[in-house]
This record gives sequence, C-alpha cells and structure tokens, in this order.
Amino acid sequence: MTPELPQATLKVATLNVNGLRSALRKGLADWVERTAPDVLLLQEVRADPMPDALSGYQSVWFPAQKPGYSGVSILSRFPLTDVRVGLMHGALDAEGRVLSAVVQGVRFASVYLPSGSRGERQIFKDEALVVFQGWTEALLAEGTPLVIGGDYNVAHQELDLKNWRSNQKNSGFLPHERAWMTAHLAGGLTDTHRASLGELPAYTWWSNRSGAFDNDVGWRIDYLLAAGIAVQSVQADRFARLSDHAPIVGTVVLSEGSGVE
Amino acid sequence: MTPELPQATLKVATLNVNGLRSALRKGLADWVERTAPDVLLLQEVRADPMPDALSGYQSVWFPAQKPGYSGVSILSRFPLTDVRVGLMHGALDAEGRVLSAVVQGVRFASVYLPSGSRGERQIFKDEALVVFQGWTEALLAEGTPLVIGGDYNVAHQELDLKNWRSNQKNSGFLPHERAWMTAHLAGGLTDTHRASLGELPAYTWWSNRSGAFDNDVGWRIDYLLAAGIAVQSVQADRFARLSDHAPIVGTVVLSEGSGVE
DNA sequence: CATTCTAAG
DNA sequence: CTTAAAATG
Repeated sequence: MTPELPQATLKVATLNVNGLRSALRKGLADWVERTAPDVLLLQEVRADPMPDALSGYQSVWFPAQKPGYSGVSILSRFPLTDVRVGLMHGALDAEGRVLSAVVQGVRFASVYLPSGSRGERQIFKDEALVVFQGWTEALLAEGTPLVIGGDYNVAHQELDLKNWRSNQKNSGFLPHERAWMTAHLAGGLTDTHRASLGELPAYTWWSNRSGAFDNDVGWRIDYLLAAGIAVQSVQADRFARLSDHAPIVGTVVLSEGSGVE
Repeated sequence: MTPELPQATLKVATLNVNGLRSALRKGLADWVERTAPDVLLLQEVRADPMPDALSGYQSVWFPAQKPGYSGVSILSRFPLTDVRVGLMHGALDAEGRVLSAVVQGVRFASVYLPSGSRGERQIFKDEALVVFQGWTEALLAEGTPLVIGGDYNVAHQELDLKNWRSNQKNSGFLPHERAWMTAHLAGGLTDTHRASLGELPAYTWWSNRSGAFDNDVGWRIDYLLAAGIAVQSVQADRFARLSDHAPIVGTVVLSEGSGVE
C-alpha cells in the first residue's frame, strides 16, 4: 500500500429518485454532501437534464422522450469519459433507461429496467431483460471493470422481499424474472450488496401505500453489481427517504487491480 | 314589524370555490359555521356532487360533464323547490354553469359565466353572455323575486378593478363585456354589492400569481344581483381566503314584500 | 400513495 | 400560481 496514491477507492451510490426535483425537495443535496459519493447513479429522474442540481459534480443525462417519465443520469466528481447512451434498441431507448460512462478506468452504468406492475407492460419488461442481458454480455466481453447501479424491478431470492409466497405471481418476483436475474449474475456480475449483507434481508423499495415502509414491507429490487473489480461495504441507506427507494452505497477498490471481494 | 314572523330575512352567500375540496381544506366548513348563510351559492365546484360536504344543508348540484371542471351548486337550510338545471343550451349546459331553485318564495341562481382569459374561449364567453341574458329576461318576466349570485368574469366599471387602463383590452374588462353588464342590470337587476358599497372599490378576485392579493391587485367579477326583493348589508369577505375569490354575503329581506333597498 | 404533466383558470 | 385529472409506477 502506498499512501501516495492519489485515490485508491471511489465511493459509488445508486438511487431511484422517483423524480429528481422531488428528491431534491426531500434533501438529496444534503444527503449527497453527507455521503459524498464520487459517482452517483440516478434512475427515474423524470425531468430534463439538470446539470446544476448538485454542485461539485459533472453529469451526463439520458432523459426519456416523454416529459416527466423515466430517465437516468450519472454524476461524478471525476471526469466522465466514453459515455454510451442507450442500448441501441429504439423502443427501450425512447424511455431513457441505460446510460454508462468511464470514471478512473471503471465503467459505471445507471440502469432503470421497466416495471411490469401495469400488466400490459410485462411483455415490454421481458423484452427489456433480454436486450439488456445482451448489452451486458457485450460489455463484459470488453474486459473493462464494470459497476452497474440501478433499479431492476426484479427481486432475486425469497429473502429479497417481505412476502415472497404471496408475490410469486406478481411482476417483480415471477419465476422467469428470478431465473433471468440468476443468469444475469452468472454472466460474471457480482451482487455486491448481497455479498456485503450475507443472509440478511435488506430492502431497497417500499410501496407508498399504507404503512409499507413503517412495517418494512419492502423489496430488494435495486442493485449494485460489479465485474472485474471489488465493491466493498455495500449498504442500503434505508432511512434516507429521498424517494420510495433507498440509495445503495459502496466503495469501489481501484488500487488492487481486479477481482471481486 | 311583528316579531312572531318565522324569519324575516335570509342570509345568502356566493363564492367561487375553485375546487370545493380545496376550499374545504382551507376551512370552508368553519367559515360557513361562523357566517351561517341560509343559502349558499357555489361556483367552480370542480367535483361530482358532495351532498354531505357541509352539514345542516340541503343541496342541489350541476356538475360539468368533464371531470374536475366548472360546476355549480346551491346549498340551503330551507327546502329547495322548483329546481332548474341549465339554460337549455347544449354547449353551455355541458359545463355546469347555471342552476337555480326557490327558497322561501325567492328564486336563487348560482351562475358561473365562462372565462375568456384563454383567448380562444372569448367567443364562447360572448355567446354565453347572450344566452344567459335571454335566460335572465325570461326569468324576470315570471315575476318571482330573484337573487343571482355568481362569478360573471366581467368587471363592470373602472372602479371594479385595480388597473382598469391597462386592462381595457383584456378579457373581463372589454368594452362589449362592460356594455353587456350594463344592459344586464338595466333589465331590472340591482347590483346589491355595489349598492351597499357606494363608490368604494371592493374586489372579489385576485390572481394567484405573485403578490396580487397582498397588493390588492384585484377585480370585482363576482356579483350578488337581485330583482323584486331587497338584499342589504352586502359585503365581500376579503380575508376568508377560501379560494382566489372572496365570498359575497348579504341579507335578503323577505318580510317587506317587494322592492330593492 | 406519490410524482409529473396537462388542461384550465 | 393553483386546481384537478391523467398516466405511470
């Protein structure tokens, strides 16, 4: 270890803001100042680009075509290079769902996969999973260290939601969605949040209805995944309450070469 | 004067609520309890009928066909009889703008004439003025004492708005609208609020923008008009703040026969 | 239940 | 600037 190295780690955070303006009203700027992520991956921005929303950050934005809908962005304290917008899939890219850029040699992706909770959108979600998996495989083949943060709208295992039995027929915990997630990870991505958690439950989303949050009736549908690089000390900040989702924060280890810890 | 008479007067109030649910949130029920009108004429209800919104009142409702838009109602502590819905004019009646009923031998009408502030609606407003004038003339010919309360979206004289010079080309103070109001009154209706005021200004509407209310940059576009009966002590309750309009309250004199005082 | 957008005033 | 609805999650 050479203490002279400029910075051996990058703090990364991912958050579905459910409206960036709403999250700002709820104190996102303060939370960012306290948490001080070097890279911040936002989903469901629901606004046109707001490059001055958080001072001290460069940013890239991928809004949906429809105003007020979907949209992702990446904010960084260090230069963002090799920005890639979308999946090269017309219908998905009209909705601003996948954006990536390289920071300090690591590619960071901000991903917002479709919800299927409005039944007629399940088919679109299923197609998105396939297209996104193809995109991911191509990226992994490039060999650049990769960190994906995002809202997948899929809970993986039984311990990833409060009531798994009653949700087996609900979008977000359908058997084929869970199998997709297993395959997605098998492609070489590590679920770093789960790795930090062990076997503990830790949800990242709670419905706004009734007392879902107070009763911790939640789902873990947001992820911080990594390939070719370690992300340590990954935690969901359950009490941030900046939206209906919790931010996930972790430490990307730059100096140790490759390998997931 | 015989003190044994059951009730020699009726307290009447008229108010554009700009959403009845909104006005209820802002304390309409308390205001009604304090003010205790016998008859309450509401405009811009913007809701389906809410017969239980104010306890102690019977009510009749004329909503627009389009949800959340326009709509008038009449609430009364005494029986409402001979209810008449609309003007028998398809386009106007689709918007729930004129409703009347008889209470204690007096016909009360709740009237919400169209706004022309969205320019393309001026022609519709102009037609409404003509149709409504015809309706009024027919009603006056019946000879029943008549009290009209409502939002006319027309300021009559120069003292009826703060900046009359700069508004001579704006809907609500156009020369032909003012002339219409003059003719409307000439048909036998008394502007009872103006009669109580003398030459004082007293506005009933302030834009929500900037500090229009704080600077009293208002318009008198709501009226309490009467024919064949006296309405006394008519005042706008400027500080009620139940909507962007002030309620107008007056006392209808039942026992003195006919005549406006 | 919460967000944003739209129509309307 | 404000309301209410619509679409969406």
